[in-house]
Amino acid sequence: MASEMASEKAFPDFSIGDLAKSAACRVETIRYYERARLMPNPPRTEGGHRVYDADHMKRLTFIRRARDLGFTLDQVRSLLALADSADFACADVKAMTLAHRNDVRQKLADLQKLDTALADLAAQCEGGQGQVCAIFDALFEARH
Amino acid sequence: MASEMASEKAFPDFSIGDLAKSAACRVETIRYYERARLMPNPPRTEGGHRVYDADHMKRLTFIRRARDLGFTLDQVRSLLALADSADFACADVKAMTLAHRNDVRQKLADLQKLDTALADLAAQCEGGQGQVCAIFDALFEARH
DNA sequence: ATGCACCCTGTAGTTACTACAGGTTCAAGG
DNA sequence: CCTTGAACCTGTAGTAACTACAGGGTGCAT
Repeated sequence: MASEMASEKAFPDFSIGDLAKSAACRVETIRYYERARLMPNPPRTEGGHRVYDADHMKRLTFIRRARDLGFTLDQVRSLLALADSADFACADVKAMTLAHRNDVRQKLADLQKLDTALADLAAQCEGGQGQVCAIFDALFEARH
Repeated sequence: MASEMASEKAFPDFSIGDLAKSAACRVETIRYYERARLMPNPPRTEGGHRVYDADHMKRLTFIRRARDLGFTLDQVRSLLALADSADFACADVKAMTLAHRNDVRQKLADLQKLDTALADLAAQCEGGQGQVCAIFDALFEARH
């Protein structure tokens, strides 16, 4: 209701539940993004229910995809700020992506070391029923 | 003081700061481990300062090394429970280590995928000064 | 006796959500 | 028109593993 001839968009509106379903996230997550200023305060119904449109849906999709790629919410905020700005440079986006990839590669290297260390530990261990355990010996040892 | 002939151990005592230094962690972390029941409540001085001995130091070393290997505090608790029990089986320790290694390998696989996805994204992007950006296009796209 | 590094407790902040509790609104069926 | 039940609302607290105070007390060396 309340739509005089002024606002006659042909776009359908969505409830928060619709958005959650389409982005495969929880309703609470969307409200969290709103508090965190990643999603805007949407218009409300008379009764106070949030009403979203297609732009909101695109924005949420963006956030979720960026999160899936391992960007932090802070990084997503920066990406969105770029996307919102009238004169962003594509080069900035690429730089952020590559910087993030460096972080990922660092984590990869760390995890590789971890995997090797765990494999070594397990290999030294007899695995019997006794109280002698190479893993414990290694863990109790002073470092280096 | 207060050491009548009863408790004449030749072992030196350590302050919480000494322990922190030797384990390369913060004083607060040790107090946190105490609250989390990973470290015992140590004896205190008259004035209330914690007093540690060599056993405490070994235990803290164990915890930190296990943490460095990526075990959660819950897993460390289990490992310590095994170490404390009179009749633990080395096989149990090995099983926990291998289970943890599986988690690590899963994370490695996930990160590998991430790295590939980020590399793909960056490769598609011209990186120019314009407002056209392949990365944004991909992120705003509906999923799948 | 005094200074200063260290220690004490307790609480709040971090990340990115998730999970309630306790109440209100919406849309459909009768 | 009324009722029912799903979905919505706000606000708060919990998760992991610490970290960072504030506001005070202790211990040791000079």
